[in-house]
Amino acid sequence: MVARELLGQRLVRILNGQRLAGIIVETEAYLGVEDRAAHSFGGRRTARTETMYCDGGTTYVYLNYGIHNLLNVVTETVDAPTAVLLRAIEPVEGIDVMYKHRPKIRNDSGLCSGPGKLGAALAIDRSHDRLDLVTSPVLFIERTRTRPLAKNKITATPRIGVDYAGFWATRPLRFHLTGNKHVSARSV
DNA sequence: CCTCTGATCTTCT
DNA sequence: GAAGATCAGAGGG
Repeated sequence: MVARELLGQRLVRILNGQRLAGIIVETEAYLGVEDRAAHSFGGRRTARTETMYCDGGTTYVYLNYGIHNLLNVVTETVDAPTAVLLRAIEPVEGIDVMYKHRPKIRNDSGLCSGPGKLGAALAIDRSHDRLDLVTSPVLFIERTRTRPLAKNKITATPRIGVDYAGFWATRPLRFHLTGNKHVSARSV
């Protein structure tokens, strides 16, 4: 599953010619039309969710709670609306700029440890919706490995903030690097 | 440590 | 008109 493959890879944002980058440490999978927690549940196809029906490697950015821009990666093929939400990264490049985007934060572990935080730190907004991560000059992912991670390096738990989704809220579709200090607060 | 709440606005009913 | 893939601060233990 792509949500696992993305862990440990490097997310790169180019802003004013400078690299802002971090290692992906936490993701959540949203599984298409069956998944009650996904925007595409039931085959819903609207102006917003249309992006989820794009080809794999496309970004899906939407505004959450009127405040936060959340970054997803579409993971399958055209018309298969599955995506992975990037929930946290461990900052490694351009950290000083990230702090400017998050003026109230004092330590690295609070910079990008949540989907809304990550969006703010990297200055991602809806202008970054529906970008091709393979060709985009401003947002892309660099491979840090090609082998799958060992199973004990990854912890899987239920997703966060989807209690309304019943059975789907109980499924272990949230993944993070075991023991990493930069995952979002509610971790196991 | 924990729980509660306001902020803020797009999207869909 | 209501809900929402969240965050940070306040208040209590």
